[in-house]
Amino acid sequence: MVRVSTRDEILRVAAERFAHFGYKGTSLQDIAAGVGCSKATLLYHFASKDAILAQLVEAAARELGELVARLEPLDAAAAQAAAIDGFVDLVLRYRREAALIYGGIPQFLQEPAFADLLPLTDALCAALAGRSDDASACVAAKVVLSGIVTVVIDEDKDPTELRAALLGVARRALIHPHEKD
Amino acid sequence: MVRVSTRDEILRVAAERFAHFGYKGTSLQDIAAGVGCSKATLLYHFASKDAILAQLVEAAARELGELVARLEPLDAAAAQAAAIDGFVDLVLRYRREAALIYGGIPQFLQEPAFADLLPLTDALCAALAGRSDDASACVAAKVVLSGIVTVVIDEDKDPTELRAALLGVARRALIHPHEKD
DNA sequence: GTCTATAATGGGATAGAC
DNA sequence: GTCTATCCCATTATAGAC
Repeated sequence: MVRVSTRDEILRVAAERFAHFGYKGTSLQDIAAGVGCSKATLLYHFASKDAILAQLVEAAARELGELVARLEPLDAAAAQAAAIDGFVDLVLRYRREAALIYGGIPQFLQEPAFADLLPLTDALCAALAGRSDDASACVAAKVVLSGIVTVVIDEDKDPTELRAALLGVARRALIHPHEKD
Repeated sequence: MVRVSTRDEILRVAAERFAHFGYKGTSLQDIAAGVGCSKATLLYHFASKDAILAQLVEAAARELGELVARLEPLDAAAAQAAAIDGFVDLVLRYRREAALIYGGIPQFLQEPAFADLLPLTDALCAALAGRSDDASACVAAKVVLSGIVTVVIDEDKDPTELRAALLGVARRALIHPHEKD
């Protein structure tokens, strides 16, 4: 893990910068400076700036799709519990990439390359809401979803402790025994 | 409210675009097109693009400061309850502006003009966490804070219903009778 | 107050040497 | 694979007419 290829370095630096400053807020200059190479080298390894973003999102998006597929056959309560666990796990493994898929950066979700992500995040949100069409449950699911994604970018706590904290807040926010007052 | 000045129109359109596409993702062209004027007109009313942003943030930031000041003399439990109510109220009145202050757009918080905002969001976060230095409580507060700010941008529900939903999820996530397992 | 025209800068991307 | 040099375009901002 110590010796990595230039290509991997580019992805690492780009993920970090994109998560912190946004896609538009990060220039190829910035990434190249972080990597220690020229802009031209970036564009030797990737066809375009968009291609770097697409590469970053790809693996995370695929796993999100797998998670959503796993939830489908479950009943509402089981799907909700599995969605919380699976989502927290996924976000912790793709901290910076997660922010690009769903992290207060709604603009990218409207671009064609990300069109297939919208149904996935919607499905995850529905599962987190316990498949309820209650407006309050949907809002809570969205708060948890976007909140967790945003928080993990900068949080550098011990992963085990962080996971426990995220699972705790998600469960408290989403699973409530009495329907509501 | 129907007939507004060009200046107010600029602020309205800019807030909308900034919230949706980010500061860097919004050009003066975009704003001018939305307003129905030229770029030069924008820069007649405001000294720069930054000045538009600063104007948008100003009122919301001032009220955030007032909220934090009101929390200070309270004990932990009362401050937490007041922070939840005050924060939800504030965010609902400054939906789009809130995203600029604290909405997955951490880059602006590092700019000089926003330096005084960091202590305020930190203080609010501490109050939401019940002034506990428990890592889990701090994480929960951050999740609720960033989650709510992100969600209200696009949510066009009935404000009363939305407020109830936000208060509900915030209280469940943050106020838990038994410390934790 | 609003416009057109025009700097001046920085962005993404390409060409070609090494 | 990596670089320097360059191109083209979008962007912010200014100048000056109306």
